[in-house]
Amino acid sequence: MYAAAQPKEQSFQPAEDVARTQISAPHLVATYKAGREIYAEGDLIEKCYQVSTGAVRVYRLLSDGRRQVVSFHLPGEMFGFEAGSNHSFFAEAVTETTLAVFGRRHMQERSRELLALALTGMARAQQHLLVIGRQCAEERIAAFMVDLCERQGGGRQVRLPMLRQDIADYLGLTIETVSRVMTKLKERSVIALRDAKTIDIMKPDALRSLCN
Amino acid sequence: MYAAAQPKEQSFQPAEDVARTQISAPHLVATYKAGREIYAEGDLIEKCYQVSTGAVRVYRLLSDGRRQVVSFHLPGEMFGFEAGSNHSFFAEAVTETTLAVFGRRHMQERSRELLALALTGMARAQQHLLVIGRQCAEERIAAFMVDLCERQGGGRQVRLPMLRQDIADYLGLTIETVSRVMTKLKERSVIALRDAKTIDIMKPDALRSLCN
DNA sequence: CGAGGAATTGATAATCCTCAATAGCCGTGG
DNA sequence: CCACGGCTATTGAGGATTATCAATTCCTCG
Repeated sequence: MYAAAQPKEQSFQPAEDVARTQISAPHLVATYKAGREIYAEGDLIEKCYQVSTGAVRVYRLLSDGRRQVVSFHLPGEMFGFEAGSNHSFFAEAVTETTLAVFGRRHMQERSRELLALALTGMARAQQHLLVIGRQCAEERIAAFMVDLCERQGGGRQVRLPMLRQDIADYLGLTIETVSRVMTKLKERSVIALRDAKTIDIMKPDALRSLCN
Repeated sequence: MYAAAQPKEQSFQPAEDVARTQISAPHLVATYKAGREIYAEGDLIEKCYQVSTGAVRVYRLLSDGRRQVVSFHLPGEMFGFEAGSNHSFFAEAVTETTLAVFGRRHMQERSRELLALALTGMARAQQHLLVIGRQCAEERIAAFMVDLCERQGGGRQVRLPMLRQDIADYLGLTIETVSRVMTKLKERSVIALRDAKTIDIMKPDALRSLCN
């Protein structure tokens, strides 16, 4: 079900909120190269995961290839639990990624903690619905950057581990629109691009006010 | 917190899936007139609810008044549980609605069942993300009708208890677009409108294939 | 240094929104 | 019972945002 599993030492991020809480000892730690599948739509749900290093995208496909990225998961965050017995989504490593893997039994024993995680996941998805359903391209991208910034500790510098196509598929846009909006934000000096995957937030208040 | 609460007899729909499971004896039954608030953003989370008759919309607002309806709840379905201690959403009765109300203590005692409900809620929200993020107006409305149809038992006739504005805010569209798409589906005889709130699905397969 | 993928930029097109007017429905009250 | 008022829904015209297609440019990595 996963490639290159290598039991080894792990180090978790400090717990900051419920979504980052370690729920029980992991069975093992697995490493995935960029782009590798962690699970696929239809796979039996047997495990849940906590990102140790790297980043993960969870997404769904339409028959004609259109893709909706439902969530990204950064170090310390958990994913992999879903309703039913089979996955409805795909999960892939965005970059080289290390995961702590928890077995199904642990999940059943910890339904209480999982409830909080599931509720947090629902809240995230619903917040995301508002962004995609009712905000324009600029607002979506501002919201995305603010969200990533907060999940990375709130500093000025934000790392975008994912490709533009991932961002576009997460926000319901095209890569061209993502690129154009970022250029406009750069021209207004709201942000600066150190390189394509590293942005500096020059005007945090301006960025936040763009989110509405 | 709610208006016009009147303890009285209740009758639940037959349980069809986990989202329709009765989780414990209700504390009371409350009735709301169309448009009445059930809870507001910021309210303490103290209860959860099961629709007995009528329909409920759960939504969120942007500061400028834009609204995203996150979910509708039909008879038999539960809602009201969220992450954290305060509501992030508003809930209102769409039409005259009767609810079974469960107290916080029941929820804590039944975290197992609530986990399933939370996971189902997350799955619904994520499916909804795909619809809004990556499907065109016609696909969104087809998906909406198919979803409603299935939740109403799968017959040919579908009841739309909500206003066009509710549908638009649920699908990330405007009322005009909703109206135009429905007219087009009517012209193609995929559906027929008995009246504005009652549709007959004339070509179920065609409708389903429009969802992709 | 070269090759290939990723990102940006440009020109044009399509979808959906906005604004505006008309039509339909429902309940109230004469 | 019918007429009126108000809200809801539909339809139309024009415009804006975002998508599509195409061409560079930039980066990364071998």
